[in-house]
Amino acid sequence: MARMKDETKRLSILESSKMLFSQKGFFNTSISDIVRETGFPVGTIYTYFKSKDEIVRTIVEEGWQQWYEQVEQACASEGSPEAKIRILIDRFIPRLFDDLDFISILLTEAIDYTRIEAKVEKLTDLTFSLVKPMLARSQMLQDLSRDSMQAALIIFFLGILDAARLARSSSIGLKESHITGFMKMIIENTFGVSL
Amino acid sequence: MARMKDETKRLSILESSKMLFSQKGFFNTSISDIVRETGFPVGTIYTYFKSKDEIVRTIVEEGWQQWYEQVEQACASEGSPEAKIRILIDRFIPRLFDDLDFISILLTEAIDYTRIEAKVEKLTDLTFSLVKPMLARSQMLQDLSRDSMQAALIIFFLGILDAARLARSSSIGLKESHITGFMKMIIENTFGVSL
Amino acid sequence: MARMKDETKRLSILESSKMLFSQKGFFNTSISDIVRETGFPVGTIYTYFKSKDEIVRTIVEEGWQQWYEQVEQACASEGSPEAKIRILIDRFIPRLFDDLDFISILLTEAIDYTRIEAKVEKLTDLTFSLVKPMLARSQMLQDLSRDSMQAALIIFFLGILDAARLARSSSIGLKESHITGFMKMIIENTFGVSL
Amino acid sequence: MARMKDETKRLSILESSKMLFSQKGFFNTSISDIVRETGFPVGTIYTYFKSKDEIVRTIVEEGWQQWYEQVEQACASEGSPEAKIRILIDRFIPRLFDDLDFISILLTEAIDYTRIEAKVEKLTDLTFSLVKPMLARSQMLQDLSRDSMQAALIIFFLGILDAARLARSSSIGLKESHITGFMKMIIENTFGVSL
DNA sequence: AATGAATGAGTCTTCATTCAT
DNA sequence: TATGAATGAAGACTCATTCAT
Repeated sequence: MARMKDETKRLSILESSKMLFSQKGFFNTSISDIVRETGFPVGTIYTYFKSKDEIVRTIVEEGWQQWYEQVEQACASEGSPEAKIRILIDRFIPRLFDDLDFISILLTEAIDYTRIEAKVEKLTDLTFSLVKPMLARSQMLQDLSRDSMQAALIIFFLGILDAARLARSSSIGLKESHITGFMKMIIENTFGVSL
Repeated sequence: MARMKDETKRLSILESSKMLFSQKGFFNTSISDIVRETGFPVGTIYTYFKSKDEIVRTIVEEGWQQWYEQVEQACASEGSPEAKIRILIDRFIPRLFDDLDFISILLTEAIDYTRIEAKVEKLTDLTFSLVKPMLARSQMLQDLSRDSMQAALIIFFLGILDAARLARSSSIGLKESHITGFMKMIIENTFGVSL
Repeated sequence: MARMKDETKRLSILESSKMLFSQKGFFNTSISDIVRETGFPVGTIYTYFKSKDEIVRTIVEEGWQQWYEQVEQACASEGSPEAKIRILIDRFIPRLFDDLDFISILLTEAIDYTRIEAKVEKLTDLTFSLVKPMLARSQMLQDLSRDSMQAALIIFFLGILDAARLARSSSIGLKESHITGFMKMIIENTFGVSL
Repeated sequence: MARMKDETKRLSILESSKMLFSQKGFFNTSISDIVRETGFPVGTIYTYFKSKDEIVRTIVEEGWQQWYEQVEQACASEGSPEAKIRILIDRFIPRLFDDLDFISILLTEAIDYTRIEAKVEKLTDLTFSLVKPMLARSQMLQDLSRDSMQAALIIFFLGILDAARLARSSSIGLKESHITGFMKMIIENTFGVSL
């Protein structure tokens, strides 16, 4: 047998690329930057990925999948809607902050490779099913449509991602706790619940 | 006379570039694309702008300035905070939708040239001054800090921009009215006002 | 006004490329070989030709056109069919030998870019119209079809080209005069004429 | 047993390569194309052939040898020169058409690996010895030199190969029968024989 | 001022061959 | 012996910017 493909190498390429794409941008990162960063020869990059595009696409898809699957599991578990929402806010929003590289790539240059619509649709469905039981209690929101719900979700979700990105890259004194705090407040206020 | 002609050309370059950057992305648009689109010779592009970067920067700065100045004026005018907020939502958010090209550029590839932090800071100050009188009425929000306010603003502002971008580019059935409607609801709910 | 495209440069690129393609083959000639040979920078090659392919295609088309137009003129002039055929053999076959680079390219690697069928069709028409009056005299050939004529022509024409190529490149003692002499003999013999 | 299997693989590589070289050209066929086509791993290709070049060379040499040996045998057998020539035309020219892949490779890209001169020399000797007795009868051809004979042979032989190649690849309505028919006619006419 | 040819560093990617397993 | 990952020089081509005219 010849050598087998080495998952460690594959991940190393992915990790270095993610960092570079996020810091310098997809288009300002050259394959030779990745070569320099990983220490692998060019050819090796291309035995693991067909193209530069495929690298971003993989970063986005695998990053998303990891996050989303966990969210899904958490929502499938026992517990009141309130409890689940609390988990979402306290556990999964912070987790996004841990992978800002991923977010940067998701939102900016690679947006063409990102199929973000599909992701948003799935997230809408998940969230809507979660929020539905809570709507009954709120007279005002009783007939919140899926469309409005989606508008809300997109604004919050993408807003949070962008905010997280800004918080990192800029001198703005924006902290993670401000963001989760604000989200909690909005939800408590809107649904009349206490998280 | 010569002055007029110059300004026309300058705007023409800006307009074509904005369209191209927004549709194909900054890095996928070459100067020769701009040449083709405008019909001007390369040299001419460079007599009006020092570099490709300067073109984006100009698009962003001028686009922002136009929008922001009007917002500022509206807020400086007479009227209750509620009235002003209503104007913001009903007049200036929709205006953002009219210039999605500008937004796309602002948010994605050109983000390096965008100095978005400065813009957000100014917007925070403006909004905070606007909202302050309303906070007094809300027991819950009484001690909302500027930082939290900024977190909120960033999330909403960038979230709306991203949502607008998505609404345009994708098959998601997201409409302008969903977005403004949602914003109104949130604010009414949060501040206990009726817009 | 800026500089104008320089026909001298264009021809220089064409000439160098023809020599290189012919000697080393199309695929074994790199753009940087052409750069080295011409002394022009890469960029310059590409301001005159869109691609490497376009260079071969141009060599073949322009080379063919030059030769064919002259053949056509000669055949359009006054004179008996025999005289015209003599001219063809004595003047235009030798001329092919003068541009063996062109022939090598035509026949070998670039054959995909060559549209040789179209060329052969035109040549068949021309030759057939020329030979027709002579057919009447030959009982045997009286009903030579255009198809057979074309078979003959292709065999001779391509055969001669290949022979010329071999004559140059190899140690075979094959001389131009052998080829034209043989052609004359065949024709005299076949049509019962004296050239 | 092991030997059998080996030879099968070797021939399989040769067959696939011939097809690919002929269809896409030598330079446009990569070793990994051959890998894909044969289903063998790269390493295996290289245990049977030292290099890509050696594959073409082998295709050409073995293809030639097969054809030539049979020609030689046929010519060595009893019978009048006319009978032998008839056999050549009716049996061996058609056989060339059966292996157009081989011809394509022989004539075009692989010409560097082809040592075609040596082949032509041998063929000239064979043909000359065959034709010699027929020359005596023809006053005109009596002093046909070997050189002229070779010119003729090259023109016809390569011309036929090229014609065969064209007949296959193009929309030209050129048929095998046109080619053999034409050859017969030329020979009958030139040598005053009836085939 | 207007023009557009000139430039060359830099881009992504390929691929024949080797050699560790 | 069989395998296929590893390699890196070399490939074609791009493009922002300059500057001669």
